[in-house]
Amino acid sequence: MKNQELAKIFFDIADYLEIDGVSFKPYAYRKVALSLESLKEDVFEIYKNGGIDALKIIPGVGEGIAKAIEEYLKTGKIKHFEDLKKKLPFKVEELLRVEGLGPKKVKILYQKLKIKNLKDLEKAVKLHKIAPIFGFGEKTEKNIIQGLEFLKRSKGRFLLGEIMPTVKEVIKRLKNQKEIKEISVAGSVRRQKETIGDIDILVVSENHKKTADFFISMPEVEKVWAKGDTKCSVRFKEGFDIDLRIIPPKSFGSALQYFTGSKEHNIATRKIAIEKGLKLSEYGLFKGNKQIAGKTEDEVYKILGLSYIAPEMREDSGEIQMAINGKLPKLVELKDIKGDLHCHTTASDGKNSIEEIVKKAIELKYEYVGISDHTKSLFITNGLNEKQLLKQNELIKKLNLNLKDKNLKFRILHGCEVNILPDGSLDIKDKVLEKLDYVIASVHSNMKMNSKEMTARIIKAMENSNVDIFGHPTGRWLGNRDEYQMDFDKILETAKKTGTILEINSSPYRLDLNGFNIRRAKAKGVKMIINTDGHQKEQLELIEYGIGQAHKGWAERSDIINTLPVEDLLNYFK
DNA sequence: GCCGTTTTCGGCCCGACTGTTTTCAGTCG
Repeated sequence: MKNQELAKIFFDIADYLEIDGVSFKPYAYRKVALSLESLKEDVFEIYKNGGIDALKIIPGVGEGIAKAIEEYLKTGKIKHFEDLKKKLPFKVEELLRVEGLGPKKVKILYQKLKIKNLKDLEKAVKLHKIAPIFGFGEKTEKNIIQGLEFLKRSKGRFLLGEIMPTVKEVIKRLKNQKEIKEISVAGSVRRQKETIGDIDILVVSENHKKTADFFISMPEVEKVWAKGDTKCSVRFKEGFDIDLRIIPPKSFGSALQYFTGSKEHNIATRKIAIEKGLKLSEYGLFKGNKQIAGKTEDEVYKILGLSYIAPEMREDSGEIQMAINGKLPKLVELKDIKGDLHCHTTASDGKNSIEEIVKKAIELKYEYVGISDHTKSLFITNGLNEKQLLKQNELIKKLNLNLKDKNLKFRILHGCEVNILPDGSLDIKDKVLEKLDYVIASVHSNMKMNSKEMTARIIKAMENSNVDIFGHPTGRWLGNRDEYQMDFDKILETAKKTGTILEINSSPYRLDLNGFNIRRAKAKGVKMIINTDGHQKEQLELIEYGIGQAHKGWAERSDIINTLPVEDLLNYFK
């Protein structure tokens, strides 16, 4: 799809224009870039079917941008963009990633020192050339050095799953401070974005100074960026920044709404406020000088005429209109999940026995758990062959009888995670797969096939009547491997036709399907299942990340089949 | 450059903190 390419170009144009001192146009270009990023239809198809006029239906696209899109689709280039690059021949996006550098400073650095990219910038700071520039100074230079180090170390963003344990720990510590009366995480963490730039924590405190001192004195703090009465910002040794905001109680809801974002969602909600003759800021919702809401998020949304919008949905991608109409989906919740069907044991590459997994699942108040070890062609994981699978089947039958004897209403289901071979066949014989309660089929090899071959491979596997679930469907590994080349729309059509369930894999490195693809699947009426792919019993708790993606994808209970009681679930399988 | 229940022009979210140009521009969220 050309959508992402165009979005990137429009983001770049916005940056260039900003540096060039053009006002308001950057706003328009960013808006259209965001709109393209989340557009489900292929912009090329839209143009092919309806020309310029059809393009203008895309939010944020007017006459000028429609023509630019046409130009790009026809020639692969946009002259306006090429001209800007010639006029300002430096890597804007790269330089703007350095904390403390904005469009104005980047431009000055180019004009004074011919700095075009991060390498030039690094050279300049080593030679101490930044500080003497008019408007810069020692501290600015030092901040640039640290900004560069940060980029190198972290590439700027962290996985949600990597930082979540720290977030929970910091919140726990703050909660133990008796002057702190309310606390919540905000920002992209609260929205369950798959990667996180920094962490925002909001508190209500009866003693601002004490809270700020406690926060900046935590042992993990490596650098204090800012310390004020209402805001502190620190860098943790692990490499990410945490911001603390101290909020008056009457503004906690509006501040939480504001700092949760997304930026686009906030702009939209503030505009609604303006239309109603009100003003929305982090301090509250105001009519003239009088605050009329702000203590809770609920009341802010209510007075704006919106039903409460779950943080994960706040991306200005349709949720606001639905909230106005009272048509928001009733999202699936953690408590709806009745079991996890993707668990590995010591039989293949897991760390725990079936019994240990079962104990953990019972602790999580599940009604069932599914054992799904790897199969034979994945040697590295000690995958099971037909004979071993049948033996495991006997064992699980016995364990289920034991549970019954103990009067426990818990059921162990037996499945496997069978490999989809390059030709679309499976590495376990059908007559063995038939004996299992369910089968997950996944791609674990030859991941670089071209789109046509990969699509055919996966479709063939889904058409196998023993395959119930397609595991980690896009195959991505965050920060490491992109999605497979494939025609996902065709995959969805086949899933719908064959009744194959798509997995929402909760592993923080996968989050696959992600929110965006979950919305696509839901739109096509494809059912999904939230699993953990746990390789040790503690990992069954990772289900919360799958729930987060399900929320981002607007999934309801009826979209997710492991909310069903065990008999209904088994009926669902092919 | 886009957009419209103040619609074809005029507005486009709003405030805190920092560093430096010492009164405010730049950056960030």
